[in-house]
This record gives sequence, C-alpha cells and structure tokens, in this order.
Amino acid sequence: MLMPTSRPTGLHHGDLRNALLGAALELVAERGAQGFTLAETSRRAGVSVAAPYKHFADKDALLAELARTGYERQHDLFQAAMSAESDPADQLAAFAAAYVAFAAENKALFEITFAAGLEKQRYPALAEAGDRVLRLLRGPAAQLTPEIAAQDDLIHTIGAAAHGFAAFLAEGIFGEPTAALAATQRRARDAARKLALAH
Amino acid sequence: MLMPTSRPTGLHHGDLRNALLGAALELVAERGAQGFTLAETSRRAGVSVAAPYKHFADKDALLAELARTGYERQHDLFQAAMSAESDPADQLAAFAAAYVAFAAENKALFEITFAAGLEKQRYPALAEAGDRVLRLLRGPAAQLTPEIAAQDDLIHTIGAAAHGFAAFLAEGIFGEPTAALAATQRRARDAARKLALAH
DNA sequence: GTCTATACACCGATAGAC
DNA sequence: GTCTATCGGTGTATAGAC
Repeated sequence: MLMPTSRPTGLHHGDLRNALLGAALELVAERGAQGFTLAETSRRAGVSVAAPYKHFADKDALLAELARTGYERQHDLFQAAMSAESDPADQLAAFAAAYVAFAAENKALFEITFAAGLEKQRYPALAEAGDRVLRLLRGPAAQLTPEIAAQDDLIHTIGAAAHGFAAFLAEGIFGEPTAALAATQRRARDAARKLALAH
Repeated sequence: MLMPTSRPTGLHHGDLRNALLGAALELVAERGAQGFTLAETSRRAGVSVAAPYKHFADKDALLAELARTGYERQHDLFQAAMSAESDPADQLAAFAAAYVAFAAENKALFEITFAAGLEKQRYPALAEAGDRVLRLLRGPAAQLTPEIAAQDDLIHTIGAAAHGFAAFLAEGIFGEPTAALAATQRRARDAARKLALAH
C-alpha cells in the first residue's frame, strides 16, 4: 500500500523535550555550564531556535529541569550505595564514595546541580529534590548521635567533605578524573568514616 | 607659574591596569564569574572598550591575573593563620578555618581562583601561585607522618575538606554566608583536626 | 508543535587617528 | 595610551505563518 515515508509537518521526531535535555547535557559536558546556550542546544537537536520555547519557559527553566533530574539520580545512587551497608558510619562513608563517583561519571550533571547559579526559590521542585538528597544522611546521623544539632553538624560535615573531594577530582587536582577516581573514593570513604566515628 | 590643571591626553588617570582589575573584581562580585565581560569592565573603569587591550592580551589574561593575585592573598592569609599555631594538627585546622574565611570574605576572588575555568597551563605564573598555596600544608603534614605518600594523602584530605566547607558556605547551604561564617569555621577547624590526628 | 524571519542587545577584538 | 568607529559573530526571545 502507499504510505508517505514521512510527514514533513515538523522536522522533528516525537519527543523534542527529551532531545533538548540530552543535547543540553552534551553541550555542558563539552563546554561547561557557562558555555550552555539555548541556540546551540537547538542546533544540536536539529530544530530552530524558537522550538524550545514550546517546551521550556526560557533558558534557565531547561537548566533547572536538568538539575532536578541530576538530584534525582544522585538520590537513587546514594540510597543504593548506603543500603549496602548496615553500620551507620559505613553508610556515611558509602555516601561519600558514591558522591565522588557521581561527580566523576556525570561531570556535566554535577556541575549543573552545584554551580549552575540558578535561583532555587524560583524552582520549588528543584529545591525539594536537592533537600531529598541531603535527607538521606539523616538516618545514619540519628543512629550516631541523639541530638538534632549534632546530627545537623555531622550531616553538613560529611556532605562538605564529600563535596570537597568530588570538586577537587572534577577540577583535575588529583590528575585525570577517571584515573584518580578509585583512589579518591578510598580517601573520601576513609575521611567520612573518621569524621563519623569521632563525632 | 602657569601649569595646566590636567593634561587631557587621555581621559584616564595613571594606573588603568589596576583600575581595570578592580572594576573586574566588582563585576564578578555582582554577577558571578560567568557574568564578567571586558566591555562592562571598561565601562566601569570609564574607558573605551579598546583600552584594556593595551594592558591585557585578552579577556582571559585579565581574569588569570586576578586569579593569580587571589592565590597570593590566600598564601599570605593562610601562612599568617598557620604561624599562630605550633602544633601541626592545629596548623592544619587553622588553615581550614582561614580557607573558609577567605571564601566568605572574598567571594569573587574565591570564585575566580576555583571556578573560572581557565587553562592553567597557559598561565604558568597562575599555576605556580596555586601550587604555592598547597605547599603551605607540607610542613605540618611532614611533622605528622614520615612517608611522602601519606603526607600527600593528608594534604589532599585537609584541602578537600576545607574546600567543601568553603563551597557550601559560599553557595548559601549553611544560610547567609556572613552570618554562618563563624560556625562554619568552627566546623572546618574541628574536622581538619580530627582528620589530621586520625591520619 | 515547528518553522521562518526578525528585533534587539551584547560581546570580543581590531584598525587607524591623535 | 586612549579614543572613535566598526566588523563579525552570537545570543534571547517573540510574532506570525503553516
């Protein structure tokens, strides 16, 4: 039977929204968060510069959505890593190691979630997703110390230490990131355990 | 005797180079490193957009010079903070606290030194200034452990922890930076001491 | 939902006058 | 050493056709 091989009503496939998110992530991976532009993203997705505005309010909205998925991925990865341990200090150590791995293996998402400079108050879903990640540390912290203030202190300390290792690794201070990943994870794990036990 | 009150040979005073550096720093403080432009910097310094090119090869060269002075300031501040302590673990703790203070009190410089995304190999003086800061930790580390590898490990661990606290503070994760500075310094100091003693 | 076309603004960098 | 003038490029966002 006769069938048009394609309907040129639009030049694009079914899910431009996701295609744009993917192209944007690639772009950030290549040029950094600051090199991200909607125009170049459109080009890479094979559409006009006007098309994205049917899916995102503006440039920042696309970036915020990317950051939100980044936090969700973090949440799932960290939760999985922590659930493999039973001792609370080991759980915090597993979190630190997983945080470092995320930074090395998802450099673009790591950069967006932390350093995209977007106003989280404008994107409640984003703020909530970020809080959810930090809340993962509450359980182990509560097992290690009864007072809320001390728990917050421990959570912040573990988070900061993990972030420091991740940032140094991503920045190349420890050498080529993929090569230095394992050693950096070991260090982060050790540091987190020491900080947890000496609370 | 007759003397012209000023020679309008150029519309600017004696030290445009420094005026440009100051204006650029202000601009970064207001709009972030990614909001820095040479054109706006020129406007703030009261000169044409062409003038800066007599003092800096290009946009990145100005930024690199700013980063270099940032590392120098860090070096002096950290050295002073550490010299006030005699115990090596206390020196490392003092470093961490001073690093946090630098981030809070020189947000623009902190951002430029760490996240400006400039290729340090293109600016040897910049790379050297950065290394000099890290080298400050060598002395105390050597007093705490004899093996070079363990010293490196300790230096990196202390540096990462300090950076994590500083980054979280600057990012507003602990609340308003100036308000949270003292508490964050306390935490960073504690964490550094624990990590140093449990090496 | 996507395109074409466009308005508008800004930037980096250079040429040539003084 | 600074200015004026300018080129070439890129970006955000919108209007209106289909």
